[in-house]
Amino acid sequence: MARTQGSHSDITGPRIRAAARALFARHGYAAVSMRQIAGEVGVQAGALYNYTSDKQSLLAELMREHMDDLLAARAEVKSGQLAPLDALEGFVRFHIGFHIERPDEVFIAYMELRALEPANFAEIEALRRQYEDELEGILRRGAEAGVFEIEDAKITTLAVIAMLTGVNTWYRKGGRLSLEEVEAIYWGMVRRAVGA
Amino acid sequence: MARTQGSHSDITGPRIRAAARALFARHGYAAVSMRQIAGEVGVQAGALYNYTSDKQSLLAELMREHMDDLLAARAEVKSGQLAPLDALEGFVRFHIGFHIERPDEVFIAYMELRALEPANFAEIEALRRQYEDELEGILRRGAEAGVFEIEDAKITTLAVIAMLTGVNTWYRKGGRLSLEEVEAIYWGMVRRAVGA
DNA sequence: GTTTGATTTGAACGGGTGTTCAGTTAAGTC
DNA sequence: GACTTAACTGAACACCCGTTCAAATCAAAC
Repeated sequence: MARTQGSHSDITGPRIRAAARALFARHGYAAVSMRQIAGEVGVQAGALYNYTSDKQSLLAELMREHMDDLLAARAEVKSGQLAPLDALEGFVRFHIGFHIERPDEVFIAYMELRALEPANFAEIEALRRQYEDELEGILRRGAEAGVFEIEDAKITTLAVIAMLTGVNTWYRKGGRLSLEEVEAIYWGMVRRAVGA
Repeated sequence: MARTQGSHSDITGPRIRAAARALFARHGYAAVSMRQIAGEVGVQAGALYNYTSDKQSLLAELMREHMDDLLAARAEVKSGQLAPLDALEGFVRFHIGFHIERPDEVFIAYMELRALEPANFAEIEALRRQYEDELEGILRRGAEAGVFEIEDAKITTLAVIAMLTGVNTWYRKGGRLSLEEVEAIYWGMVRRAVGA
C-alpha cells in the first residue's frame, strides 16, 4: 500500500502534533522516538516528514505555538489601564487559568528547554522573557505607587511565576478544589507576598 | 590492555557518579548514554557495570543519595522546639541554602522523576513527601496558633516550595546578590505570603 | 616473588535511532 | 475516464543504544 484511504494533511498534521505533544509531555523529548509518534497516529515514521523537517523542529514548533498562544491571550488584557493591584490580580488569575488548561504544553515548555538547539532556545526564551516582563512591569508600577512592598522586582517576578506555575504539579481536574478556589487561594498568597 | 594503572574502585566509583550527575543535569537522563558517562571518566562503557547494575539504578541512586542528604541535614534542625514563625524562617533559609549548593542534584530530582521506574519513583516520592510534610507541619502549627493566615495548608506548602526551589532557575554564584540577600528576600515574601 | 583478587578492555550482542526515497495508491481536477 | 497531485508505505542507510563477558593486566597479600 501507499496512500491510505481517507488520508488528508488537514487531519494527519494536527494528529501528529497532538501525539507528539502528549508523548513529549509524558516521557520527555529525548525518550520519545519518531516511530512512537507515528505509531500513535497510525502511520509509518517516514510519513511524519511530510509535516516536519525533523524531530527538533517538531518540538520547537510545539513550544513556539504554545508561547504565541500565551502572549496572544495575554495581549487581550489591557492591564496598563488598571490599578496595579487589579492588574496583578488579573495576571495571577490569567496565569493559573491559562496554564491549568494546557498541562502538557506547560510541562514541555518548562522541561524541554534544554532539548532545544541554540537558535530555537533563544527564540523561545525571548518569548518567555516577554511574558515575564509584563508581570515585572506591574510590580514596578505598584512599588512606585507605594501599593506594593517588594525588595526586588526581578526576583519577585520569578518567585511569583514559579509559585503560580507550580499549580500544574498537583492540580487535577475534578479534584478537591475548583479553578475558582485555586485562583482565590493563590491570589491571596501573592497579594500578601507583595505586601498588598 | 585490561586493568589500567592506578585504577581503584574508591576513585572510579565517585568519578562515575559525578560524571553521571553532571551529564544527567545538563542533558537529561534519556539523552545521556552510558558511553558518554564512561568517556567523561576516561573509561570504557563496560567498566561502569562494576559500579552499577544498570543505567536506571545509577539515576535512582543519585536521587536517593540526594534525598537522604536533604532529610539528614534537615533532621539536625529541631524545628519542633521553635515558635512557628522562627521555624518557618529556619525552613526557608535552610531550603534555599541547601538547594543553592547542589544545583545539579536539585535539577535531576525535579526533572527526572518521570524517568524512574515505578518502584524507584515510589521510593523517591515518599522521601520528598516526608520533606514537604515538615513544612506543612510548621504551617499548620502556626495557623492553629493564629500567627499565620493561610487558606489551605497543603497548597500553601506546595506553593512555598515551588517558589523557593525556583531560586535554582536563576541563581548563579558570584552574581548580583549574595546568598544572605537571597535568603532575606525570599523570607520576606514567604513571611508576608502566610500573613505573618 | 608468587599467587590471588580487583579492575578494565575490547569486542560482540540484538535491537533501536533519525532520516531518506523510490514506488504505490488514493484524492482531486478537468 | 484520463491525468495530476497529495499522502503514505516499506525498505534501506549509517549509526548509536544498554548490556555482557572472556581475556588481559594491575594492585595487594603473603
